[in-house]
Amino acid sequence: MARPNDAGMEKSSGIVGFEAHDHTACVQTALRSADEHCAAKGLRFTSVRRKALEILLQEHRALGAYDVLESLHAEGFGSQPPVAYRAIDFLVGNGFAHKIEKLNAFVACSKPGAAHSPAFMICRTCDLVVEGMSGPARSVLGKAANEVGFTIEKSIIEVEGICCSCAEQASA
Amino acid sequence: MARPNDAGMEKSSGIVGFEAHDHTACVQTALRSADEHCAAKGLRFTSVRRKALEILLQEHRALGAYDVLESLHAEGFGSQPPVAYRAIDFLVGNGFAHKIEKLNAFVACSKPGAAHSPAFMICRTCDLVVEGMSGPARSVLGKAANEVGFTIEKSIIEVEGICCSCAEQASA
DNA sequence: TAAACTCATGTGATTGTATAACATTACATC
DNA sequence: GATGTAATGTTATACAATCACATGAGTTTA
Repeated sequence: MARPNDAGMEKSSGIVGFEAHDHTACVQTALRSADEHCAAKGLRFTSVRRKALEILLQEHRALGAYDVLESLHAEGFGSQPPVAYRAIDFLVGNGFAHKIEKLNAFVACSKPGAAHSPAFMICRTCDLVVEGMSGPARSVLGKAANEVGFTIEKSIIEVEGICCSCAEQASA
Repeated sequence: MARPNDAGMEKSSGIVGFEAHDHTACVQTALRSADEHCAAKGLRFTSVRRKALEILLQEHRALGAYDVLESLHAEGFGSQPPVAYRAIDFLVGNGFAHKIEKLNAFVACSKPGAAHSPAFMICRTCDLVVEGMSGPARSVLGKAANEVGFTIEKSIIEVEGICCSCAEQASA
């Protein structure tokens, strides 16, 4: 379960992901922000749902639903698939997590609140998933779609490749 | 099995998909082009593989591997999943078909030969999948990725929404 | 031509991903 | 405390993908 950027580091930057950062704080902040958001919107942020988010937040990688299920079960929740899928559906539906279609797996959102339509970079070596920028790409796509009369409702933009730290290691 | 644009129509345009076209010719052309390509590259375009492509070409929609398997079996081929997956792998590997990650399903390529890295528009009403332009979007993504030191190897660009003819029907 | 090799096809079994269907429980409201 | 709704739990099953191994078709080489 090697997390590239383990807890206890200091640096932070605009993009969360391919760089060291204080992961414990990262998790706590995200959880608190979800608490607030749910309170404000009258959503029931129940214990399974919160725990599921916490599990996803532990990693800046995508976890399969069954991984989440296993962890939830270990924490005393039910053991059957719907337990995980329902919690995940809630998180995805409310923008706290995203599905990575390429991996059939899920990541915690790293920009909760931000108007959502993310793009993802997936490192095929270390499995890190970084959420970014989809705005520019979307506008390009939107224009092209317009020309054939297609109305975009949801965009899936995922790129796979090698992150900077894996590239460094490889060349070293 | 309602195909929006059934055989016997005439119109044709740059983009295959949300418009009527001569589907029989469309299929035949694609198959012949695959024949040639395989001959040129020394690939073994065996009967299962050819049949699988033909099956995918029947529809401008994405078919699940098990749909393909069922059709293949009906044509006298084996009945087990690997039969379909192997044929599909060959087609995808050689650019004759693409996987639509959002649907865990496969479509025949509508621009065989063209340097590949497609983008897809998926109509959530009629299930039609149209292959298009990814160049511009990719270059935008590439620039953004560059800034964080990420090297893109493969891009997945799929947008979901409503195609023009479904939109018309809805408003009618 | 036969042996050896390679790749393709076929099968059964298994793993992983996701949902349907239905019973039960917790919570809010009146 | 009765009622309605949302959340949780379970079993069972559908759909997606791969493993492992046997057989067969086609070459290539001796």
